Amino acid sequence: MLDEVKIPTTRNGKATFQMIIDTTIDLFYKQGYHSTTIANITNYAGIGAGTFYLYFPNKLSLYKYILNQFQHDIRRCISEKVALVNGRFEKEKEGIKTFIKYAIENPHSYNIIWESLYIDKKLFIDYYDGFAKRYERGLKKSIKDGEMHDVNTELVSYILMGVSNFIGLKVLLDLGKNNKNVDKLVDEVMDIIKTGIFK
Amino acid sequence: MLDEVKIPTTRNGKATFQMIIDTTIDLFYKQGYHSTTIANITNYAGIGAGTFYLYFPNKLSLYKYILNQFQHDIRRCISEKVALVNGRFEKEKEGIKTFIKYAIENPHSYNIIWESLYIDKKLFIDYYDGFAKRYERGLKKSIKDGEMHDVNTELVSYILMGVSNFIGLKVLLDLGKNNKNVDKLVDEVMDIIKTGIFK
DNA sequence: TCATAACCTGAACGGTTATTCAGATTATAA
DNA sequence: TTATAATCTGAATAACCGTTCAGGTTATGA
Repeated sequence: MLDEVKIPTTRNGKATFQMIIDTTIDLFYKQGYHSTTIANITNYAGIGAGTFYLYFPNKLSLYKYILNQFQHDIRRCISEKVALVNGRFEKEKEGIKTFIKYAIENPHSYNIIWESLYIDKKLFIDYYDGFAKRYERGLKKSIKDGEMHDVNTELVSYILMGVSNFIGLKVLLDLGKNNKNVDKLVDEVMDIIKTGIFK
Repeated sequence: MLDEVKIPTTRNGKATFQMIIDTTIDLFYKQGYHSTTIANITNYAGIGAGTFYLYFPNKLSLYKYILNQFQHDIRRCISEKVALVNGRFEKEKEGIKTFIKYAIENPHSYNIIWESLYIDKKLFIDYYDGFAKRYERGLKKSIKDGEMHDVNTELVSYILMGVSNFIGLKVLLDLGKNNKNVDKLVDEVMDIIKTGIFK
């Protein structure tokens, strides 16, 4: 599917291509995938209707292209940040913090990734299954290093994904309080995860 | 919006009304909200196209009606189960277990609730904001009873919602392993939450 | 300079969809 | 029985949407 995307070669073509993507990210965020029409995109981008089909065979291939970009970007962003701190706990904290901060700085990404469940379930499954497996690798290291109890790494990875996704959701949609200071918020969340909730 | 729904009075009318709802839940689950057409619904339900508009002014009002039903049902189900066990920790565990089991037994509900984010963001916010506030009430009791550390109840409620939603997602989409025995799975998850992850 | 490839246009087409409506059927209560 | 309200029908309508295509413009490199 992705290979069906025609990458432009000239300066003008590249500008048009990028204009389509930027416009579409904005429209998908505001209206969602299904309510966004090709006419919306081309009008908003100031190009002819036919120009769209020079680069993308249809709306779905454009969605997949954008989703793929966000996936790579978010993973690269997290691994870069995590590499900068020492200790498994600190790395885990930094990972969650980076994920949430990324969501705040790119609110579009969050929406587009979740929406995959309602566009093509396979895309959604691939994303979270892949994310979980990536997580597990790090967690297994933590156990080896003696920084973490010998827990079921698969469950823990889903727990941590659930936590970061819902804290991210809370901040993004500004639900409740404490959404201004993300660093303090994540510190608090990690304390709760570290020591447990119940006595 | 909900008041625009016309509740039938006779036996026949009620049967048709219920048939529309059951058919729609099935179709929304299989095809999603946006891809489900009124023609799909009426054909599948074996009724005339016009009959639909006897009870619902449009597709959105039907969606809202179904969403509302699931919300009440899931909350009632949880509070009933939670009332049967003693101790805050056991209540919390029973709450998460019931939530996940509800998701397995009613996979349609899970889909329909999450999809609200892409139908009308306000519906999604109301749902999770309401759920979080309900959670907080229970958590505050736990702290009063001395069964729980004096934590930020708002954060903990989002953490617990994140955990139960993602463990539910894992089971529903059958991601990874350990998805057969839900009781054991939730016990393990609660152990992790209770004692914390890091040393 | 000029041939050529890349890029762009927007009206037009065919298919789909939500919604309406005039008229038919059915149940009920008096 | 019969008047009346409730229920049901499905063809018709009007709007919309993805996609095509014949023809025009622009940039480039030889």
